[in-house]
Amino acid sequence: MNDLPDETTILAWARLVLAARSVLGAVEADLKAAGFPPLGWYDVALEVRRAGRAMRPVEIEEQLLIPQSNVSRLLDRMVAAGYLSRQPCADDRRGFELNLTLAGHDLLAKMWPTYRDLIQRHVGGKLQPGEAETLAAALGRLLD
Amino acid sequence: MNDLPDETTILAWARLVLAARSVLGAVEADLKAAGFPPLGWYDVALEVRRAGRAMRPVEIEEQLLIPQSNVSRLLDRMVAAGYLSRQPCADDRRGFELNLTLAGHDLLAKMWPTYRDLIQRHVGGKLQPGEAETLAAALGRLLD
DNA sequence: TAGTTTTAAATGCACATGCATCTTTTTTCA
DNA sequence: TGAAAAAAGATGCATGTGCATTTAAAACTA
Repeated sequence: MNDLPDETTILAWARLVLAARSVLGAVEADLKAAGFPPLGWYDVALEVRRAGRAMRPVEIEEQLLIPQSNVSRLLDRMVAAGYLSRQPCADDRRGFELNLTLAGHDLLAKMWPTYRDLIQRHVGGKLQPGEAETLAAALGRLLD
Repeated sequence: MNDLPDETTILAWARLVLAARSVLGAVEADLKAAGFPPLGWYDVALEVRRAGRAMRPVEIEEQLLIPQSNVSRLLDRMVAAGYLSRQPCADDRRGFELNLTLAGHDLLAKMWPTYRDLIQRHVGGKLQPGEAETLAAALGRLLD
């Protein structure tokens, strides 16, 4: 239970940090240049749409691994911008229910074509055939 | 030049963002709990030690993919903490030369055993045999 | 060489984040 | 039930970040 990482593991870790920073930086910059809000907004909106029902802030927290206080204020901004509605939760008076507004659905629809191209440019296009598969598998393990 | 990412690529991208956030968050939290400075400090110190010579701030920028103004202030903090020295550059009067102090070398030495264990716990220990290799390879492509 | 352009680095300012704490409500369990 | 513990969310405060601008020096270029 206290063994040491081998050189390859250390390399993978170093590259994980750098690659995420690099690609995320590029995607965020390109999204902003195209006039869109930060990626985090898309992530939240997508999460809510995928759920297909009202979501609680605490669920956003867990799904996106964002600290609670950051979620709270990110939701503030998105509600203020009109992409989300936040209403008191019926069966739990501590909480709130989040729903996508029409503008929120629209944001997803408008951003996706650009975002999709950016994923291809900064990720897909750089990988060899089959590498996306092994990359996704390995990253999946890190999330368990 | 405008093809679309396949589902696997999109999954790899999503997991890249989440896995980096997850592992980085865990490592940073554990380092802090052990009384150490943020990982960025280690990265800078390691970069300078690896160079084996005085480094310029702009080199740190390029190697670590950190925005210029952030580098400037990160160096401020590390100099203030006594881990780095920053002195005017002889042959380029716009710039500065960075060197590790004794305390800086010491920081690397003191942090490494803990950091190394964290890499094993949060990365190495979660991967299947051989997976670190393919992970490092795929991430390397994203950095080109 | 003089004038323009590019580069290195710092900084002011607005905004985002991390952390601890607080309030309210729900859950647990004795 | 009733008290203690845990959970949801907001918020104050200090700190970090992003962005644009500024200063100074170096590199081009005509």
